[in-house]
Amino acid sequence: MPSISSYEQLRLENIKKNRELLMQLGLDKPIFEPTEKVVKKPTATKKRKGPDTPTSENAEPDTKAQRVSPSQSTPESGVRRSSRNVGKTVNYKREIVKESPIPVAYSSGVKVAENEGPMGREDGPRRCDPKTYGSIPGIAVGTWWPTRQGCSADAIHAPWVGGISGGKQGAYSVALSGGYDDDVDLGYAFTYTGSGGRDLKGTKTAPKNLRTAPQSSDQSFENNASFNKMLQRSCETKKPVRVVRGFKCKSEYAPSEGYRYDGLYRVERAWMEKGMNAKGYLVCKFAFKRLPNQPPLPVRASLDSMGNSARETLEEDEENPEEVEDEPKEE
DNA sequence: GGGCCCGCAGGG
DNA sequence: CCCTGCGGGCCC
Repeated sequence: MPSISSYEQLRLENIKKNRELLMQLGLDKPIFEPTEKVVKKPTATKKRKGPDTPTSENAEPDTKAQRVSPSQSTPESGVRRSSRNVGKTVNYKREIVKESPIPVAYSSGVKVAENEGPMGREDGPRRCDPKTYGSIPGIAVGTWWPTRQGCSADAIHAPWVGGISGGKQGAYSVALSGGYDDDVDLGYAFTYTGSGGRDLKGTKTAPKNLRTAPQSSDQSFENNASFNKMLQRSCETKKPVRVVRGFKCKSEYAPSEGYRYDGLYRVERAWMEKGMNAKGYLVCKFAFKRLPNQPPLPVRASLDSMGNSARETLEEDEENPEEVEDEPKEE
């Protein structure tokens, strides 16, 4: 058999290019190399900058009601879990980042102080309008939901299925669910693939009843309900975009279960490239960068079987005071 | 595990 | 109304 498939080859090429672009965009975080051995530097395990004041509200005009009442987050046995996760064994000890106030995930039946954090509702009426730019009052960065329905109920990301939600001035929110193999997630920056170019087939009796399908044509910034155009607009308007990471996202920044609100990002670039599909159809790509003055991202221990903890020198505080980055005022 | 069906929210 | 869409459950 060939030493490396063409698919894998393209994937590596795309990943390399995407990562280089992210670096050009000023990413100053350690880079996770999934395909190469992690060179462990003699890490100074000591943490500089101990007290990290958690009062960094994320550049939000209205900071009251930021607290999520913890009394609601004691579900114990009352929380329904999707059957997919039943019986799944997850070692949460490996995922906990002590420095982070954000939970990486909850576990069914396992809920300890270390991974406890804000938890959203699973359903119910909306209290806020998801069609807004920027943060949602009362929903802290790091809030976690078992399913996408909860993200929608709490107005963080409205669609139950779609990855992009937006309006005339750009996207309100996106969901990272690992649907594209060549997306690069560096935590504080990532590349994202647009939607469209899929032929939503179905069965003969129920045509178009599928929600996803393989790529069958080029994506574009114009067609496809203009989801991609929304993100292109975000790149122009620089409106903040809410980002949700899902468990399917193959990233050390993704929760192992459910979906987590990871705060506000900004679209820095929009371009097209050959995507990860057999025919080499073009896809729309976007580079996101996280806005400063937000709680640090949780990082789970490296998932590779070699046991490389690829992440030692994480916490060096970034947030250079330049660019105070208030979200552009809502017009 | 994979296939299929399903409801839903949103934008035009 | 029409269409889409990085879900989720159920059945096999």
